[in-house]
Amino acid sequence: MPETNPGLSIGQVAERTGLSVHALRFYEREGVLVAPVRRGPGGRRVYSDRDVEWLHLCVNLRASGMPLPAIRQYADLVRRGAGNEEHLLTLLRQHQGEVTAQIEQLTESLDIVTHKISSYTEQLAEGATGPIMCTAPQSS
Amino acid sequence: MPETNPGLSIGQVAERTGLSVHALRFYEREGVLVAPVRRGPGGRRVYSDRDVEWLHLCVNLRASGMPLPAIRQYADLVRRGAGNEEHLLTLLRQHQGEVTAQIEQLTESLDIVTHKISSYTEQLAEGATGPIMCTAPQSS
DNA sequence: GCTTGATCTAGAGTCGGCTCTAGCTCGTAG
DNA sequence: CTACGAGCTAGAGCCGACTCTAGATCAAGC
Repeated sequence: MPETNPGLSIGQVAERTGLSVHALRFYEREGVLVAPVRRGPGGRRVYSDRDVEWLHLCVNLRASGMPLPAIRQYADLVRRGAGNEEHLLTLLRQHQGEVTAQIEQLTESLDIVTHKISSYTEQLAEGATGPIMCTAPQSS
Repeated sequence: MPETNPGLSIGQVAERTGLSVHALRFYEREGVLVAPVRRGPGGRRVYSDRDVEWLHLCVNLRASGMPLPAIRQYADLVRRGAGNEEHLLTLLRQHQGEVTAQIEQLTESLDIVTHKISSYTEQLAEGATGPIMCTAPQSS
């Protein structure tokens, strides 16, 4: 493959990652990036494809609830290079577990909501007789 | 069924809902409860079973990402009584959609993490030859 | 030459959701 | 009678993750 990109500006990266330019600078300050972004003339950031790829990963991790400090930790390990694979795997497996748990929790909540919806729907169908409730119309 | 409970103190409710007493008072101030909690002698809160049931629902909604203002809105509708079933259903269906979307997003993220885990694991198994990466060892 | 728009830095502000503090009142146990 | 623990209110504080502001720089187009 040829050189895919000569480097992207912060604005372009914002577009393709969905992060704001503010967030991009913020992430860099926070050490979420594996390395500080290369600078072009005038001190402007020039993102490599690799940076963008990493940012996409970060977006995914954030979307699945990984806090920034954990992502920074991950980045630290990658930055330090070989010899940390075990640790990296540990982090990833932990997150995997957390995401799985989240999905379970959400599935459970979804169930409850779905039940509530069908009981309301039934009530409406049966003609609007009887009080609305289903849960707690008023305290005592 | 007989009167199951003569009313619970805030501490007891905290125990059974998993919310802190602070959070319970906070929720009440925020109008998340359908009605302000009954007060016993000395102005202390006395929670009915219904209150507790409602709080359990709130905990579930929060756990599935519903913001407090939305829960308050829901509570408002319940409080206002009959004639708002449609609106209530709209709220619930919307949340249902959001939770479903969340689950999809998480499932996707889980996939990515799982892939990353297997590729790291493979690398480790193949003997520690080659660089760690997988994504972005360093910028440019 | 001048304006426009994107970028830069440092640092302040915002928002949601609690959490904690201070200072007071109860009810019960010793 | 006093000490404790639980509760009360009003309001301040905190944390995470951004978001925004001010004031400066720079490249490109008119």
